[in-house]
Amino acid sequence: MHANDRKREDSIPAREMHASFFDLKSSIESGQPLAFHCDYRENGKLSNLSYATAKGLMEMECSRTEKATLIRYRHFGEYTDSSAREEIKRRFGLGEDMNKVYSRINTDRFMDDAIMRLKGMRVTENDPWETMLSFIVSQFNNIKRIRGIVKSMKERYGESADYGGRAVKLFPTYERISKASVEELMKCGAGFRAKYIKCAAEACAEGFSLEELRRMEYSDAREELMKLSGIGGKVADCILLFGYRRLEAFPVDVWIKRVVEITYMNGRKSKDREIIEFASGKWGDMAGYAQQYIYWYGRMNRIG
DNA sequence: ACCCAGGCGGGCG
DNA sequence: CGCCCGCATGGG
Repeated sequence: MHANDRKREDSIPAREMHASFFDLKSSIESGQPLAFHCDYRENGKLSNLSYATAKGLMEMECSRTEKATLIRYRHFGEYTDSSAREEIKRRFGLGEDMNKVYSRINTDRFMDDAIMRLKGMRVTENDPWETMLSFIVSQFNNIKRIRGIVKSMKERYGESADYGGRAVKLFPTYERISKASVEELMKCGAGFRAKYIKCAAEACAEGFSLEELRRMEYSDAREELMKLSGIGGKVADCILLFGYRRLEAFPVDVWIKRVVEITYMNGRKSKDREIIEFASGKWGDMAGYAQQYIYWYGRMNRIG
């Protein structure tokens, strides 16, 4: 593909759709898996995202209008206008009625502030394997380095593809990762997590069914995930929330723990189990949404 | 230098 | 069971 083709494709008019309560910036930056893999840019009121899947490449640009967010998108590869549109809707949970979500999780002053401040932040839905790898990498780690490690694995193990003149690297498959050695995986910066990554990839390659989990009860799926070495309760909940959109999952990390203890437990140290039960009782099947707002609002304001 | 990061497995009492 | 420790690595 050369300059001419590139020019021609860029002249394809972008499709448009509107969404209310949708903020791409916070949805991308709030530590969800999309942020770990995609190319995201921001300038002023515009934010751009491009991401590749096995089916093709998506480019979107968001801008705020008075009452909603305008999403302009182009697609390459196998996507059609309607499948691209559905892909965006699904990945960003745009089918969710945020008035309903907010009325369910706006239980107190703290949540009211968090919602006010982060209005439009969505829980995203990501590929289960991408989510699994990303959150195995996340343990005892920070977001910046998680992105670096995932990116490095993508460069090293991801297949190359060409969608309409755009050369992209796809997210590495579990088959590919399962064949890598632990030493090699360490070279991506994975550190002590390399053995867990290999173990999970091998399990998936040998029949651990990520699709099966979709049909299981939340608690059964969680238990199943935790059978894999390197996946504990927190990572399992992240996989279920961000990979399967199980909105009842409430991942408890160090930030959530601190913020919840300060805000709701009167500063008392609590066990993860207690925090999960508290959240589940308070926000029920929307606990995952509450979690994302508590997490990112807590971090934005350095609470804890 | 020291501390922390979207935790987890293993070992010990 | 619950508790405590080490763990790769890089940035503040």
